[in-house]
Amino acid sequence: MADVEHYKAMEAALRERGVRITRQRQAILSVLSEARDHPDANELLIRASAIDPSVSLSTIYRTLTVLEENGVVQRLNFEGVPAKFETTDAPHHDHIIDVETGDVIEFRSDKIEKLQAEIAAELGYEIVHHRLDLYAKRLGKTK
Amino acid sequence: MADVEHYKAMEAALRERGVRITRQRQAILSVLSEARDHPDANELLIRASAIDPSVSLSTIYRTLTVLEENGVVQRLNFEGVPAKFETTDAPHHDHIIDVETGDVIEFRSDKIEKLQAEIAAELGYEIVHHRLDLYAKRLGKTK
DNA sequence: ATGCACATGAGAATGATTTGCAAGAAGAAA
DNA sequence: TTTCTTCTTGCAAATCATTCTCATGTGCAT
Repeated sequence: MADVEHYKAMEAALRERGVRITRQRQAILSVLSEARDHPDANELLIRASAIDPSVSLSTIYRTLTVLEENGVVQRLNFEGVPAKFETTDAPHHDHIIDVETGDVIEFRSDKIEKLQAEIAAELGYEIVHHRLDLYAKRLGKTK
Repeated sequence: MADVEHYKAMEAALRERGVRITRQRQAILSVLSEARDHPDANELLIRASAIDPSVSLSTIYRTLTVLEENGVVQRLNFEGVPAKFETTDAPHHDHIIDVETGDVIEFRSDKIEKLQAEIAAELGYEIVHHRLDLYAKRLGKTK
């Protein structure tokens, strides 16, 4: 598994910033490094429990907050569903949410990024972060 | 007040669609038609209560849902705060949220709209709706 | 190995939003 | 208008995701 590198990178980055690496944090980091989807807190609890049964939901949430504060994961607040999480190893991207299946597809557009910055600047603002979510359905599907 | 026209338009649109216009819905519609900001459910309760003290928070929420389903209002889910609402009389626009004050500024960019549609199409999707929120701070303000 | 600051588990608390239910009104029809 | 059916409302209790409290456990610098 090549996710090991990813795991190591995250752990190192955290240690660098003085974050303690506990048993449960290891489990959570491991799960995150292997995730190919965008799990929510509950799903992370299930997966992390398989590695370390002692992990509690409280810790999942607390750890997620710590990881987010340290730039290791990103919290995705889509409409009407519990927050999903993804690691920040991949470069910045936005999301398309399939309104029929709930699937999340990632995409990136420098043009849009640039336009956003321009618009904000025109209005006298500097973007701290943004969220661009496209709720869509597959083409050629009546239902 | 020119908001009366706006109020009438909303009520007519709702009647058209078979939505009953109750006393409390009148109060809520009236408040919405006059709002120049983006009030949340609680704020709407306060304002609507001034017109009709019998309005309850449950009704605010239920009505808001009905209005949204009928295309009269839009629900804005910004991060970490209760949902805000705005009427849909103005043309589509996105939002800049001042991270320091919580202020909401509206803007519109056809270029971005077009790019979004193109990107979605390339990936085989058709946009149902989208959300573009720019969390930003005023330029030239260290804090 | 030690100690202290920080992390954890369990469950209670929170806050926004929704819901069940009995009572009250829209509004189409008579 | 009066009636009747159906939709609404207020109230309080219920949900749901997320956070917090607190007593106990544990990284990790020394």
